[in-house]
Amino acid sequence: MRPRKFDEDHVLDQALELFWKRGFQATTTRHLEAELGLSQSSLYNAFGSKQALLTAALDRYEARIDADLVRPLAEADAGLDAVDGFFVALGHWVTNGGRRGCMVINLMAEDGGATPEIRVRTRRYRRRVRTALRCALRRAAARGDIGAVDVEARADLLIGAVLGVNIAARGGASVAELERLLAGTRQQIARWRVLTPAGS
Amino acid sequence: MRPRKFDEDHVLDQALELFWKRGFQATTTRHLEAELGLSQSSLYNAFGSKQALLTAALDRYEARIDADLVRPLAEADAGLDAVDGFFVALGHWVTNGGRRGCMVINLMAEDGGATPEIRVRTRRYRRRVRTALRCALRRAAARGDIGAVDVEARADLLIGAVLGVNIAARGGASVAELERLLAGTRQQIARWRVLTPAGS
DNA sequence: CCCTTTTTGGAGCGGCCGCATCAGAACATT
DNA sequence: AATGTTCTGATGCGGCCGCTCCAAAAAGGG
Repeated sequence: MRPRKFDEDHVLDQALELFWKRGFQATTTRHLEAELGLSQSSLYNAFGSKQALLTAALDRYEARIDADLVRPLAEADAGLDAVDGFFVALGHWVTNGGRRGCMVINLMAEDGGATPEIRVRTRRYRRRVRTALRCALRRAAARGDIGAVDVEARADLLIGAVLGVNIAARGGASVAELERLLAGTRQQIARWRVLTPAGS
Repeated sequence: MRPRKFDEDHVLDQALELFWKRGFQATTTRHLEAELGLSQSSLYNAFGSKQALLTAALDRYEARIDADLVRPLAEADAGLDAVDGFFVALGHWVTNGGRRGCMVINLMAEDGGATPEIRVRTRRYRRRVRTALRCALRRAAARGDIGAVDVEARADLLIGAVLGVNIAARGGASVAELERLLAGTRQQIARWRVLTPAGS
């Protein structure tokens, strides 16, 4: 009968921000209290536990990632340019706002496969990204942008590169180092491109 | 005047094993006490702090890594085969004993760049591996195994792949997934090889 | 064998953690 | 305005953390 004084979605975004910056474990309920301007009882009343808060925040985060990074790869005309564009966009995600990498991948590293829910979620996430990349590579091959061989292996190479650049960001690598990692990947993508005879 | 009842090096290896499996933060001094069979006072008397214990253990670990993975790349005849061999050896490191990845990279992810000493150490580590890979690639190019272009970019691609496969291992990826990641990288390495005319 | 020096185990320190409890404030309803 | 319900803030709980302290044991050197 009494409405909440706060907006749940906004609080979730703020909580995610903290988890993202500090890491999940290192973020205490007191930190959340201070940053979100809510007492712990309000938090626990609304979300139940620190874990549940993370889960709810991650759902929103993944939706954002999906819209920004994965969906463009799944569009009907997404080919090699989309794959390259993915790594450009990933560069933005990884370097903006204090270089904290991708939250899901940070979490995978932090948790170390200890929490089943996290393990399942991160595996699903990797799979989704990999599938999207492979899908775009297949289209690129069908269209003749790249050779039709090694599409699977190339998708595996790329998902590894995604994990690598993220963890470098998380580990405090400089922007220059992150850009080198991304450039290395994009250079390889460019070299996959089949050179069509000039003027054809 | 009274000798230690334990062997320091052995204790360091055991401590590293625990830090590796559980993560540094998640390993408590009580865990160490139980696993190493030493009281906390002995540990603190011998090493000073949990951080210092980690540092000492890491020094030994890095020496092992260096001998097993990095040194072969630095040998005079190390070319593209050595680079490929590096990823084979990395596969062993990453999948053996419960798939816990590489300790230094796990630590980089766990710490998130928060501790200066860790940040410096992990950066130095990445740099060392990258330099060794680039060095071997240069030799491979000079020898004509691969094209002479993009050596830098290729080294960056590979160091990203190293980080990626490690963090996947740390995050609880299956052996099959880890092997796919490694195979994707090795496939790309193989494709760099310049095909010499048959029988030449 | 005694004395000195170092190591050892056990108990305990202050501090922080996630979370629960509960009286009272705040609001929609009547 | 009275009512009834939900939300809020303060306080505190048991538990674990890294680390310290100290008496007693262990092993040199003389």
